[in-house]
Amino acid sequence: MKIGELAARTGVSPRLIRYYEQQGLLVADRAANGYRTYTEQHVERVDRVAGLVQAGVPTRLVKVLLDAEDAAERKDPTCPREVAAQLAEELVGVQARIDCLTKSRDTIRDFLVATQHEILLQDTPVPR
Amino acid sequence: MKIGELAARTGVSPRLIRYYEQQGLLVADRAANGYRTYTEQHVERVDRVAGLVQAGVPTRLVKVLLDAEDAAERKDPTCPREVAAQLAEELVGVQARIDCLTKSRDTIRDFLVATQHEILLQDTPVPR
DNA sequence: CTAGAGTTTGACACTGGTGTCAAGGTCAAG
DNA sequence: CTTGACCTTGACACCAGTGTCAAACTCTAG
Repeated sequence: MKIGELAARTGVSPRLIRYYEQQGLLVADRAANGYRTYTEQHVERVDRVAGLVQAGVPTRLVKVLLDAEDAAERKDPTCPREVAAQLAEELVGVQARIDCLTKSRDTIRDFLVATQHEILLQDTPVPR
Repeated sequence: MKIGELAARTGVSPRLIRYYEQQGLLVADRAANGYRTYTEQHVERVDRVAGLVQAGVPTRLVKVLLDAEDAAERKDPTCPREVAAQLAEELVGVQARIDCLTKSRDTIRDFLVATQHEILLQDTPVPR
């Protein structure tokens, strides 16, 4: 599939897809035209990247995270201690974000319930 | 307490504290000097704000979220339907971030375990 | 063959969150 | 009273993530 379709399916603009690639977060191969071509896998990847970026993870780290995921997938337990340490460190940052967001989520949810607007909640995955 | 101390206790630079105030995320009253003065409550508040911003929530929304929290705290169930709708919408964004971050967290954790670096995990709250 | 839609690269611009610096006020210690 | 640490505001600057636009190319449909 070409970049337009990928963009449509992920909701991420072509511009950004190219940007992510430029940052080394994505690898696309090229058709004879020079057009980038993508597979199904790329859809997931782009979603993932965009999600992380949206969640405040700088692209530089997104790369580290996803590289780790890839390595895990490939059953490639090659991991120099130094990289592991970096990951561990990033992990605490990620956890902190999760905690903070979770707290907000819960408060919002409680608040909506308290103000009798639970109806608006049907799309979020039930309190725990 | 003055801004310096607040900064020291939250790890957020004075510059940013002022910035947050300017964005309406914080309210500080002033001593006769003109110096901003803060209470214990502000420490928590600043932590919260910084956490959310770090987690990719734009200040404009942080305001909405925290205002809701405040309202909830004050047992002030005054909530025009429109605001509630906005909150509900923001809620799905927050949840999306949480999901994405959680997935990353888990993968990193699994990866570290798989590569025999569990030792580095002692500071994260145990895999569920 | 032509038109129109989609692609490529590259440039410019904007926004939001931050850092840093400058010029001047406040205050406590010596 | 002077000095040094801390505060005030305001400006300038930077980076990352995005949008948008332009010029040129490719392809498909008519």
